[in-house]
Amino acid sequence: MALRNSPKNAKENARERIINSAKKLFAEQGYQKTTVVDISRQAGLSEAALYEYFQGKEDLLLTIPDLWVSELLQDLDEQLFGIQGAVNKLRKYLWWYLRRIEQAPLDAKIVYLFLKTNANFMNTEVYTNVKTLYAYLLSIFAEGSQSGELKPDLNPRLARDIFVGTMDHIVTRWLLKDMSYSLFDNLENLFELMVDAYRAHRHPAPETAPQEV
Amino acid sequence: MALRNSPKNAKENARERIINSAKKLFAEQGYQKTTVVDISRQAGLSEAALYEYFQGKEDLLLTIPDLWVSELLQDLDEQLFGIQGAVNKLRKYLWWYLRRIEQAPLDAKIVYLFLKTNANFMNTEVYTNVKTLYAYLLSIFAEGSQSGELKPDLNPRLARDIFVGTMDHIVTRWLLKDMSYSLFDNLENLFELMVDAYRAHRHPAPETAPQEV
DNA sequence: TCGATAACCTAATAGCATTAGGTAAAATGC
DNA sequence: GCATTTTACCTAATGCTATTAGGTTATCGA
Repeated sequence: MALRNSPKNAKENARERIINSAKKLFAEQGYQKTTVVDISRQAGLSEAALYEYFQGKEDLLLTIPDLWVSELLQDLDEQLFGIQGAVNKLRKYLWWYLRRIEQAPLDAKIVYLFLKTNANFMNTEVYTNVKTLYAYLLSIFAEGSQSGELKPDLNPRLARDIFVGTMDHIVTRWLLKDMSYSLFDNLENLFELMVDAYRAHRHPAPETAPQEV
Repeated sequence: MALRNSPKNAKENARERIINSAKKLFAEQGYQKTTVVDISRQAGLSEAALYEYFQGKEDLLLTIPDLWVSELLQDLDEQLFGIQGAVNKLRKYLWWYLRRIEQAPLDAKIVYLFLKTNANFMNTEVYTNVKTLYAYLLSIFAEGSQSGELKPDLNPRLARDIFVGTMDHIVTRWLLKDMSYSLFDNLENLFELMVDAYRAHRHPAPETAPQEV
């Protein structure tokens, strides 16, 4: 029989148990189809107890990926530290991001499939953090532009749209297909293709290109 | 007072009214927050009547964009007919798609924000049609590859991932930001950037590129 | 004109999120 | 060491919402 938690640790213990249960169930059955009873049962509590820790089901959904995305943000600086050149940084960014997705598929599923479509997502801490995560790319593009490695007139926002769009697209597909293959299949080719949009041409076409039919 | 519909037209009338009401409410308040009563009220019916036309709320969600996406699919051939060259076709594709999105933002919102995250989406007619819509790009890329306009070794699937990912990304952002700006801002620049990933270089680099530090 | 059927309704039913109100163990103050 | 407060948790409502049962009235085909 379950012993009552001592007040000192209980709050953290129970809170974590609830989050983990919810994370698992949301990812498995979807947000709508998991009930609060399911979550609290799995966490070994009554429904009412859950409401001591969270304001409700939606609050849970909005809170779950908080920690994960914060960690991502912290890790990013670390990972890119000491890498030379815009293209190398972009490559590292892509591999790093996909590996983190692969390592935390439950969090990823919740963010990509349930959170982003929630009306309140834009008012979330997670949203701010994701934006910061993506904003990092802007400085990489600007740097590469300046150094001559990338096109001198590259618009960082448009470059980011392509990068993030492509990244999100392959992640979403992977999640919808139940993670049944490796995220890294063909990734090097995809990356090289995409980077060709950013790279300065080694032999640039003349300013006044011939007007063909 | 509302007159009872004559059986001949009623079925189609009521069905349409329900679809339109649901479309509007889903897009305005989200799927979860609109109730069946809301929908039937707006359509001028009782809840029970709604169940004569649809199996339930989820069925309604899955059915709404059916017509729209079918129309898209039919229109696509027409629109690309007679356009010469892969890049020109891609440009037309992008502009056409975004214009259709702009013209039917309610349908777009439902597909992008609510349908794609639904567990049953993959078993839907809409899913099949969307796949076909995107598959069209594969043949454009293959054609361009063959004709020499695009890279000879271009992988059509990867090219499509970049194209669709970027497209979906700007559409999703536009929808999340409540359609508060034009989808076509800066689109030409974005397109030109993206196409540089696909285009055959006019002055290709030598096979054995120098290994720099 | 008379069933039959279509279109629609009111009034349950049942599932689920959320809350009220309580209990008993642990912590705190003295 | 005892009284009091606080913490963690519970059972049992409450109220909203999707879905269904069963009925009613208008239209249609013969």
